[in-house]
Amino acid sequence: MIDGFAAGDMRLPAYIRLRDSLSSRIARGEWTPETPIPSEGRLAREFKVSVGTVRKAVDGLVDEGLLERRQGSGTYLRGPSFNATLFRFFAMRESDGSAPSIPSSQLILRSAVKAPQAAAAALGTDEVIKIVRLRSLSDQPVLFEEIYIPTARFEGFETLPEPALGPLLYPLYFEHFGVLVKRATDEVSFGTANETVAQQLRIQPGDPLAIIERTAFDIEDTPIEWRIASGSALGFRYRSEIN
Amino acid sequence: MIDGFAAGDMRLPAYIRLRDSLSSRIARGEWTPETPIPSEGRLAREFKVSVGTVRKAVDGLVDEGLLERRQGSGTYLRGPSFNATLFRFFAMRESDGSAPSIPSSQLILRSAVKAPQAAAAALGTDEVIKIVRLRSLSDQPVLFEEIYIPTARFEGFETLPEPALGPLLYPLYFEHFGVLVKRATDEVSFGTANETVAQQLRIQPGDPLAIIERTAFDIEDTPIEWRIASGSALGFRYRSEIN
DNA sequence: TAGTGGTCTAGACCACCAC
DNA sequence: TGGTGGTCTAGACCACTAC
Repeated sequence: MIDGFAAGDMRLPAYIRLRDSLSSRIARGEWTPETPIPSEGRLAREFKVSVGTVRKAVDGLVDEGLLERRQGSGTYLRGPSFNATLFRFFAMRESDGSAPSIPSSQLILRSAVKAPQAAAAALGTDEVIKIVRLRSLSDQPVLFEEIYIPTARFEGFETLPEPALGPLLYPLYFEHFGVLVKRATDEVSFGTANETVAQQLRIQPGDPLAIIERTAFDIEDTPIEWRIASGSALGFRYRSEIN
Repeated sequence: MIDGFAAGDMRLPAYIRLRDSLSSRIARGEWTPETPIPSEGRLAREFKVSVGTVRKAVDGLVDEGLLERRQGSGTYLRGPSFNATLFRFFAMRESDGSAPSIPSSQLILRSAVKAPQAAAAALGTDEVIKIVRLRSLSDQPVLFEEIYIPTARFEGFETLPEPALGPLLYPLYFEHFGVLVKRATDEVSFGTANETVAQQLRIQPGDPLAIIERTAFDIEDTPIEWRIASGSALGFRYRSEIN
């Protein structure tokens, strides 16, 4: 009855069905990070399972980073959380500790286009919106980014007022389009600057470049963004944890 | 009584104390990956807690990747598990699909030395054993590695018979020294080849290099290895998951 | 068939938070 | 003070493995 719980494959354990059921309610945007989801006791009664089973279901979503427990208060949706800014991979040229290094973002282009091959392959469609921007640190250009998002999921993105496009896109995706980035994969490689990139980054064509290609996925593991970012290979440093 | 369980901070929940207690028994090398740890029922009786509490403690260690449950059989220690070879980030030159590309490892040096600054900083000591090796794919040198491990934790490493040093070091650390690598951090950067590296990799001095610096940690989060690996930046591709 | 982990229940009491 | 999540219990039955 309740939202796919009884509709799911009944051979699956109850806590799995409940977890998936909650997960799709989240994906559908039923809750916001401000209001708690129903309490464990309420869910237990609603789904006719014990509280322990609800806990196990919720535990799974907490582990995935989708939900957040607050003792005494409730369980809440976690907004776009992971620190995804590509910025931190490029050392600030001015590491003398003097300048506060204010990061900024300059929008160069935003329009509906046919996706290039790599973006189309990652996103599974070639109807995309392309965003090009230049990111700087205290007026020094550091990172040149091309971003592709599927038009179908971001209807009306091109006509968003420009000031709304801050440097952080993931919160914007969430608030305006209900798209929650849950995970991403990065691929770091090496290349050389072409005319365009060199001009933007104020380096010479042929200079060494660090390239990061990222595919971002939403809650349901659908790819929702592909981007390619380039910066000078000098001073580049990419950190990664392996478990 | 039992191994720090009752000795731990009694304000902590039982399942935390039990988890830490099991964790230190693992660190002490009490169990091997072949024999199961005591069953949940046995642990419950031994520690005078309910089975549910034991499950929660064990769950924590399973999540950390230390233990592995096998239904119907028991719960076992997981050996060094993560796919740690830096190899996979460098494209095989012969990607024509013909040659099976047999990886090999050539030991160049192994001796006790004073650690260079970066290694000493990561390991917290400068008494280390240095291992230098060249890794190849079908006789093409691909990766030049310098590895530093603290002498204190690897007593007698220098005198290990050379055939024992296979291409995979982490299983060796575990079997000969009881050191289990649980996690690691990688830092990717780009540079240019010096004379030595260029000669080993059969490239030109000044050619672009991809550099990976890795610090590996054991169960108790003590750094136990620092390594720096270099390969040609051409064809280099570092993949990483972000959650 | 005996023993193991996997699921699930129906409670209890506690710590914490908001009102 | 009432409701929330956090811990813990003492069982039950099931699925699976090893012998």
